[in-house]
Amino acid sequence: MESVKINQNIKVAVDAIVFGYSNNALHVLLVKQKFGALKNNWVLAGGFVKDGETLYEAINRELREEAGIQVTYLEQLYTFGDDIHRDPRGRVISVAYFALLNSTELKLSADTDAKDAKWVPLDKIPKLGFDHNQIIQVAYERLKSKLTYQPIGFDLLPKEFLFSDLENLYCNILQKQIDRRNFRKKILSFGLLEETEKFSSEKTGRPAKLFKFNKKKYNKLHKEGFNFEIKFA
Amino acid sequence: MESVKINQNIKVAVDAIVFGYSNNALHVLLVKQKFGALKNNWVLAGGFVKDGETLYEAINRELREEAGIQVTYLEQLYTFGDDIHRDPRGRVISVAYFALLNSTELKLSADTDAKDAKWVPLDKIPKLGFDHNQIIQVAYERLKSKLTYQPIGFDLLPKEFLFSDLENLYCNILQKQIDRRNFRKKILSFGLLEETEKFSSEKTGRPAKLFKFNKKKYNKLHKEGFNFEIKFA
DNA sequence: TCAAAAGTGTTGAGTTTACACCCATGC
DNA sequence: GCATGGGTGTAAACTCAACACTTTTGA
Repeated sequence: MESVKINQNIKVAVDAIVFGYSNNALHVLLVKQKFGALKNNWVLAGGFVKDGETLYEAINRELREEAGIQVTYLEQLYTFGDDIHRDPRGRVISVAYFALLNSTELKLSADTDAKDAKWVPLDKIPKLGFDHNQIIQVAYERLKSKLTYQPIGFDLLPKEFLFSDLENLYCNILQKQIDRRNFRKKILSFGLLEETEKFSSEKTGRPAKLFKFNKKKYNKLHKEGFNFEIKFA
Repeated sequence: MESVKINQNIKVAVDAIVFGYSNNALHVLLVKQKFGALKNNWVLAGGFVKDGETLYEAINRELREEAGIQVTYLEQLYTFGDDIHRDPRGRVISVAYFALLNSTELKLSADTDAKDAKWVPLDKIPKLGFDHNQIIQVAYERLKSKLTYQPIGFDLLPKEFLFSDLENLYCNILQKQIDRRNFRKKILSFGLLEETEKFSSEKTGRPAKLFKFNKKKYNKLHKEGFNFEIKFA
C-alpha cells in the first residue's frame, strides 16, 4: 500500500474494557503490562494496531492473545486522544472498546502478551497505567445507560439464569433498589424470556425456574421498531 | 517527545459532520478537497491530526480553516477504521465528530484548505470521497436518536425561535408527523422555554411568540437527574 | 371577509407505581 | 417447624394519544 506523505508521528492503539459478572458483582478484566515503561502495571487488555489489520481485528486479537477470551458483546466505546501525554511512550491515541463476557466463560488463559490477567471487582480497581481508570469510568457509565434500553444484561449472565440473578444484576450495576414484582412483570411483558423445565436448587429455599433469553426474537422485534426499555422508581 | 519504537504506518485524521438547519431543511457542510487523489471531490471537513494537537483541537482547527465556522455543539461520533482501504492515500483511520450549528451562523468563509465549502440538504448529498457518505448516515442516525432524549434541537435553531420552527425541525428530521398540541404541551411541561416579549410577523397569519431555551436551567436539572425525553405516536 | 398560521382542553387508554402475603424446599 | 428465597395481583396515580375549533393578523 502506498504510504501517506505527511509527517505524522501518532500511534494507534486499541484497548478493551471487558465486564464480567460473577458472585453478584461486576468485574473488569485487567492484564499486567509485560513491556515498556509501565511494565508490571495493571492495565486494560489492548495494544497497537497492525498496519494490515482493522480496528475490530486488532481488538479481538488482543483479547485472544492477552486473555484467551472471546467476548459475547463488543462495541466501540470512545477514542481517547485529548490528552497528548496519556501514554509515556509518546503520542498514542486509543480506540477503546466496550465488551461483555458471559459469566460461564469467566476463565482465563493468559500467556502471550501479558504476564498475568485477572478479574477485579469494579470497586477494587487499583490505580492503572495510562488513562485506563478514566476509560473504565466511561465504560461503566455506558453499561449503566445501556442496561436500561438494550437487553445487554443477558450477555453478562449464563445462557440459563434465574430471575433473581437478573434482578440482582440490575440492582448491583445500577445501584438502585428494584421492586421485584414490577421488575418481573415488566421483563416478562416483553415476551423475550423462555422458561426452561429446569430448576435451580443450589441455594436454600424454594427452587427457582431457569430462564433463557430469546435473542433471535429480540433481533426480529427490534428491526420492527420494538424497544427494550426498563425504568426504575 | 520520545517516539514510540514500534513500526506502525497508520495515519490519524479527524472529520466533522456538521448539521445546519435552514429553510426548514437539514443541511450538511461539505468542502471541496484541495489536494491529493480526491482533489475536487466533495468531502466532509477534516484532515490529519498534528503531532502536538489533541483530537479536539484538530477538529476545531479544521472547522476554522476549511469553513471558518465555530459550531454550537460538538461531540465525538465514531472512529472509522474497519475498512483498511477507506482512504486511497494509505492506511488512515478517522475519528469522526458530530457537530451542530446554530442556524443564525450559517454563513461560510471558505479559504485556506478547501477550494470551496457549501451547505447541502441531506437528501441531495452527492457521492462523496472516502467513506463520507457512510459517516453521514451514522451521524444522521445519531441526530435522530439524540433529538428524542437530549435538547439538541435548540442548537440548530437561532437563540430566539418560534414554536412552529421547533415543531417543524422535529417533523422534518425525524420524518414523523407530530400532534402540535401534544408536542407543545410536552415541551412546555419541562419548563425550559422562556417566552420573550417579541413576536415574529415574518410570515402571513397570526404573529407568533418568540421563545428562548434556558440552557443553564437544563444543565442544572440534568445534573439532578432530569431527563429531557420526547416520544411520538 | 378570506387566507394563513397560532393558540388552546378534554377524555379514554395505557402504563407505572406502591404494596404484602403464600409457597416450596432443606435442615 | 422454621429459615430461606421464589412466586404472585390489585388499585390509584400518572402519562400518553387522539381529536377541532377559535384567534390574530395582512391582504
